Amino acid sequence: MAYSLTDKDKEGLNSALKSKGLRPTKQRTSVYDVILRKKDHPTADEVLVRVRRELPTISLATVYNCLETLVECGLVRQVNFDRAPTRFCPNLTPHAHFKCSRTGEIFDLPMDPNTVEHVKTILPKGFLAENFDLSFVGSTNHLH
Amino acid sequence: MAYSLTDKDKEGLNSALKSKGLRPTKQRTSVYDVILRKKDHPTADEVLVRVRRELPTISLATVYNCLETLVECGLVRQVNFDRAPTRFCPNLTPHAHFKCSRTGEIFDLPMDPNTVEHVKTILPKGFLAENFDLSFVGSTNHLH
DNA sequence: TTTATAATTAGAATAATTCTATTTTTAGTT
DNA sequence: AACTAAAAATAGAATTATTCTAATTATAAA
Repeated sequence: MAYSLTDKDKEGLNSALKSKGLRPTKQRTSVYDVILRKKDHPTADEVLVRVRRELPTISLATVYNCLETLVECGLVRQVNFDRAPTRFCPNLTPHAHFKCSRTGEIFDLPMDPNTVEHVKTILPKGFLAENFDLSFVGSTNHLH
Repeated sequence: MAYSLTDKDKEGLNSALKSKGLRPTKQRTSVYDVILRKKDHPTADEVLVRVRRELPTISLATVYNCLETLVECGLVRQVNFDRAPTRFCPNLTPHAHFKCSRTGEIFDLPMDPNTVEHVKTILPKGFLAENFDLSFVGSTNHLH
């Protein structure tokens, strides 16, 4: 199997799985591989198509299972927009999302630590955030 | 029909519809009514149940149509959380959402104008946001 | 009133996701 | 290396969420 996962990424996956008592299967490795290889925001269906190039018999249910596992391990994030299927994002650095309403394209917008802290100041006492999601919808002037 | 819509709200709805060339029907009025009456975050199914107390024959398709119209008119917002059905929110003041991962309850968290401006500073040149959505997931210490 | 158009309706269709029951794989033991 | 218990993958059915279609009804303007 011709994975493009670096040793470092593979090690990261294996240790994240192990720390949760989960096993590193070829399906999980391959799903993680395609998510890292192309840094866009695929749906589960798109992940299925890409993974099948390596594992032609993998099922959609397994893709969902693997993605869910990767999310639980903190290696992948879910991205939600109005009335649209869930998308998956391998970018773990603090960032927001921007969806162009003309083209549907989704962009990552980096967030500096200062902004992250500022955003969290709106949490009242007694609210403990595990994570947050900041998503813009709008239009882009030029090509990116 | 026993609407609790204030004259002001009803007027707001009618003028918003008129400005888009849309008609004020009893279905649209009733959907807007239930959305305003109970300030929570119902799904389309929950809206259907509530509206049927006034209009027993309204269909789910019409509820979706009405909600979509209200969103287009800027009178209602959509709220998205991971792998969950769309919820609808009548709070038009700047605010974020917080979902308690234990109870599933959703809270509005007010955002001051300063924070709103700060958040928008992460938009690169050429990105024009029509709206944005800030959603937290976490846990709450005490009851609210 | 009439009329053109918009909106509602029921139900079918589609899309997204989850579930179920079975088979296969894994990792740890003999 | 074979054995075994538990975990994971699988196919396909089931469920849920949302949209579409074609027919009917309501609206607003002439």
